[in-house]
Amino acid sequence: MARMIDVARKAGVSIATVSNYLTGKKHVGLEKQRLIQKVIEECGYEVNIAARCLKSNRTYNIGVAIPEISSVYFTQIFNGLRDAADDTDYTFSFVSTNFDFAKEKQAISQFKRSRVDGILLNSCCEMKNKREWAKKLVSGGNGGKSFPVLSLEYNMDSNYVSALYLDNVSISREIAEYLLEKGCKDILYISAKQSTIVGHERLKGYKEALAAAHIPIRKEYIFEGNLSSFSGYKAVCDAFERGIIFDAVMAVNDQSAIGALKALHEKKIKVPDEVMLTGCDNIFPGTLVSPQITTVNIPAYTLGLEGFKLLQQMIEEPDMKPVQKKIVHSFIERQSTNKNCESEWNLARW
Amino acid sequence: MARMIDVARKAGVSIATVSNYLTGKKHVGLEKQRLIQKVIEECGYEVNIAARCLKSNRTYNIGVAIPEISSVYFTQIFNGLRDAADDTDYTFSFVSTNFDFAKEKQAISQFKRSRVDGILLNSCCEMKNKREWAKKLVSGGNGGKSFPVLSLEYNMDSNYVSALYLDNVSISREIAEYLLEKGCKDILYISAKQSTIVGHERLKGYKEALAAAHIPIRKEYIFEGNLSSFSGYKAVCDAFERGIIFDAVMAVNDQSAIGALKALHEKKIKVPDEVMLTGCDNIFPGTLVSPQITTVNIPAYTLGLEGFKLLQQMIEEPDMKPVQKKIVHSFIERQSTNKNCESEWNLARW
DNA sequence: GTGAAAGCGCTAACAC
DNA sequence: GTGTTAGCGCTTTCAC
Repeated sequence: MARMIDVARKAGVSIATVSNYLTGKKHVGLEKQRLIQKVIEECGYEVNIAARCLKSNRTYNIGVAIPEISSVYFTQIFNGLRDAADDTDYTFSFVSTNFDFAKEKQAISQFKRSRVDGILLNSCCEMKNKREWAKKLVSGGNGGKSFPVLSLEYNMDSNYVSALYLDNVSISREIAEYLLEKGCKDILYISAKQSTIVGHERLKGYKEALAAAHIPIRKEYIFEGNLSSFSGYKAVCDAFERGIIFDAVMAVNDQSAIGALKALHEKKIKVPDEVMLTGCDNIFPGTLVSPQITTVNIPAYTLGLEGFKLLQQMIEEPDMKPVQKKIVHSFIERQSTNKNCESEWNLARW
Repeated sequence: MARMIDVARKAGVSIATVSNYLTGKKHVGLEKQRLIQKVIEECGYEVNIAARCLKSNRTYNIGVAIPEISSVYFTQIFNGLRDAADDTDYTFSFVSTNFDFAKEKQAISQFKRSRVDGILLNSCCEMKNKREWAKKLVSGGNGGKSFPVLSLEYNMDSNYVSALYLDNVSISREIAEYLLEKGCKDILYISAKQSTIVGHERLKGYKEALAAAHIPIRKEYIFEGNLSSFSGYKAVCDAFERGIIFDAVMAVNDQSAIGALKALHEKKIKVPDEVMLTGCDNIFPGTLVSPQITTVNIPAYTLGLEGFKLLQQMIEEPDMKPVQKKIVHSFIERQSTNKNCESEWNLARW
């Protein structure tokens, strides 16, 4: 592949002039500009980013590590990122950690090896390692400063890592309170892994709501799943096998809720008449099933959009202190808890 | 960030020894191995990929350009890629072209600038530019050889670009034939943009089936959409407004079919009793709606899995001639064309 | 406005 | 097994 020096020679100028033309850091005479551009197109020259990075310490590449790239939820984050970065030179590298902390560590180290300018991370690290991991994450920035890392969805450690976070405890509490108000007494809770941040926080909200209503928290009503639809399915089947009586299923996310719905269908349980069902995240498939699933909207698009903007700022102002910004959620009532809700399909973004 | 020479000095060895240890290309004494590893961990050293690439001309990074990263279809390709690359050192850079050829060109040029080792591409270039684009795609490989590019889903130009392709014409023809056998006479066809490869090929199959059955091809029964669910919705609404009578809707993909179904629901049309409906791709949401949508399974996971393997081979054997390999599809009958089909949700991979 | 040249951090060829 | 060193393709002083 043609090098800059080849272009320079063909155009009869110096390599510095070609570089100045390409980066736009110094002005180059108009005639030479035209000449250089012509030669570049002729020989299909593309600047070598590796060489550029070696000298300038910038890649304009951002690393994004998310548990499940293939989730519908990520889709929205992705769209936010894309829209935010549309007019910039930034590109993204995506890695799916698959809820595996070892993979997450690998991904971060890969990002640092590739010298990405910053990292967006939805960490799957365990509660107890949060602080230590946060400290490591920001090590190795340019000039001994902290490496720009932005945590999406929850706070890791406000001393080290900036975050765009959700109030997960409130999200869960509000859903549980809603179900209690609806008259439910025995709420089966389908949790994420409780050692993870999101699993811990959301379960906490459920417990808080029950406690406030003076309802005992019964271990057998809490099923630890893994956020997949299949784990939601298993949770309900399992409850039936154990002979547990429940009048509501509260799933940590819509995906589990959809799985739970399948199991309820198979058992010929009427939703919401006999059992109410709630999810969380407001992903599109939650409106495809019937009844449509009551949920909480997580502004994932905003998470992507604001996430990029904030990270970009962090990259460009290396002395910035870590910031924490809350993202607001909103409750969406649908047919799985209220028969009278109208059917709604939002096809707009799909 | 620490450099290799810092590690070398701290460990009291030469920089070459550290490099040899890291790349594993030469054997290093056991004691020194341990010592080097210790120092590396102490100072959080990560090899600089940019510097390595500059010297070795390899990044172990593969560029993937797909029209919609956020599609459910891509999810499966992604999983195939990830599984295939799991034991290798390769990483991926994903770009969504959004069915915009200008963005595709940008993405390819970005990949080449970043010196990816190879490219996986689901091109959205127009039929008429196929050949010219194919030629450009493979330019600029190492040592004047052709750049490793593998086209996913269709053939571009067998002289230049390798491909893992679907027999799109047959896919469409088989669906149309099935509907005709079912007794449908007036099939509304929801097409992709006809100037694109997939739009062209799939429409061709529909036309072939009608021609073989001596049914005239009526322009007003062909709606040009853009593969989105909303365009499927509009197609059906539009047909109603124009007063077109139809007994089947054949959508180019499941997403459009889901949109079409929404419109049919709103018009109180019974599916399949009054109108039959088919999609294509076998994406998960097609089983979430009711009735579940008859479709053709596109082995997208295989596309990813085999795609990576083939591309890796192309990268490692630069003298390989372009290869074309067909990927087989299969018909899946569901409730949207046959009332007697049982409901099936496959939650396994979600 | 333009050019010459140092050097970013690594790999690989070569010497020992 | 280990060390020395040239040089990958660019950016960026510094002269002119």
